Amino acid sequence: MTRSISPNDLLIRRLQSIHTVSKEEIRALRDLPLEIASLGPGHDIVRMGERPTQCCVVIEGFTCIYKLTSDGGRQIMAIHVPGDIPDIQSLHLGVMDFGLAPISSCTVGYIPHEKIQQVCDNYPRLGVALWRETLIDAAIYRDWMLNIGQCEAFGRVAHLVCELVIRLKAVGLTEGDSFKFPVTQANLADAFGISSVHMSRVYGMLAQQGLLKVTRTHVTVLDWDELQEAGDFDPTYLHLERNTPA
Amino acid sequence: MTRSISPNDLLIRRLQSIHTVSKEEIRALRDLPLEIASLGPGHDIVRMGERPTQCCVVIEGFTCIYKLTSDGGRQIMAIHVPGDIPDIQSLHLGVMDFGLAPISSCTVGYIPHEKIQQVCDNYPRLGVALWRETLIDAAIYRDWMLNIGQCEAFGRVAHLVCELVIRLKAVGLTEGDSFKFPVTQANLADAFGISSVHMSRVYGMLAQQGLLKVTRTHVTVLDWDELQEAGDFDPTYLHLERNTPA
DNA sequence: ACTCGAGCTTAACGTATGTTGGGAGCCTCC
DNA sequence: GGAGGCTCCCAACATACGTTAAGCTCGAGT
Repeated sequence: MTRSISPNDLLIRRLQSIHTVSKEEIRALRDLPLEIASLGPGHDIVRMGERPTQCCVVIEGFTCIYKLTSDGGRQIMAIHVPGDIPDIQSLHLGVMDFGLAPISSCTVGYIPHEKIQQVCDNYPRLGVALWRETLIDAAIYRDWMLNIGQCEAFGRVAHLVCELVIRLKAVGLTEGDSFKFPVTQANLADAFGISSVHMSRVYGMLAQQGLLKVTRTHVTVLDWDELQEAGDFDPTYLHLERNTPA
Repeated sequence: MTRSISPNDLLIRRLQSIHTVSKEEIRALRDLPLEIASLGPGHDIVRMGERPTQCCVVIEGFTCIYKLTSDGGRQIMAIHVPGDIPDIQSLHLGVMDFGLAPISSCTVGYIPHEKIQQVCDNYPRLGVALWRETLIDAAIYRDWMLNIGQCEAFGRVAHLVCELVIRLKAVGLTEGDSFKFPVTQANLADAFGISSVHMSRVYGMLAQQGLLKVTRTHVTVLDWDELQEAGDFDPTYLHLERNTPA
């Protein structure tokens, strides 16, 4: 268990992992007011079509971005780890074109748009860091699309696990070769564009081939090299400035 | 045939379609130096892994963003129309995590990063417009992912045609219900994550059901309502400020 | 006008994945 | 400590799509 980290520290860690941040800028970030909230899955954070006036920072647990088709299909297009600002785009795109929801019980912090805007005005380099953050979100979308469009389900799952390991390491939230991941297979199926039945099949195959061990709450990587190979994984697209902190 | 439009005007039209642009800002955009180049398909504009020092504006024809899997699969994840800046992210993400290539013969204009940076510094609202542009790129990725992950090939194709019509209208490049689109089915197949054989099947179905007419060089929409229905299309995600100019 | 090649179409057959349905494990709340 | 409800798992069957391979069309070049 990681000892108590201030919510703002996670955000700072995240930005540090993709951009240089000065002492003064760190102070400005630490002063951002965060209104904390605890949420369970099934309770949307922001809904499609809304016009939010604040952004949300993930503090604990996992959230996701999703869209629905008119006939009930749901595609999850991004999974967020602590430190991420999932709806930072709302700063400059008025209307939400997607929904944001927890996929595990989680706590988030809200920051009013105006406060973020002030920080951008006073510290232009932080503005650039946030712009860069949105560009990396897009880079992750691109990779996810390659995954969904060109790879079989087996590889898609391997790929996501690789990505999560790297991103969690960047904010110091892995526990050796495993990490907490209390996400149901039905949710994951929606992320990979497959059925939950097939999701179960694939998890079974990954376990059988000794790449992964999965429980309801944790994922453990058993063979990192093989997993990367299977997932055709190359972390360039994450645009991290440096690697793991610990 | 549209009468000669200055290359910069297309860029201006595009930015106007997503953001308010003042007279003075228009002047600044018009003064941007564009180094024009003509390219045929198969000749990359920027390659994965490179660190460009300039951005490219599409002036005529179509370009695309793509990524490759290690076993030779290619996923096209975005198609650009005149006025777009396909690699604007390179302003703040040093390394390219994707390739950029023409998918028809086309002409593009290059602008050095430093010139764009100057414009952003001198006209902060233009900086915001460009940020917004990158956010809309991401919104398009999201929609494309929903499409690929949750819809059948038939709907995917219908959806893209709808999207292209709207985006081309926004820069004034449709001809009634049809538009020039000299893109091979093999390329389109890579965009939809299907085989070229299946691409042909789907085009056939769309024509047979009277939604679309396709030639090697042009696409004609025969039934806009049905096409939107089939493609589950809602243009919100394009975040256009107003609709068609003409 | 003929050739040639790239792109398109069609058919036959194989497979990854979807769907339905049933049953087993495991929390949670009386 | 049952009862009910989520999850997960498994089996049987259905299908959209991939693969291969063969013709066909059309436009470019001579």
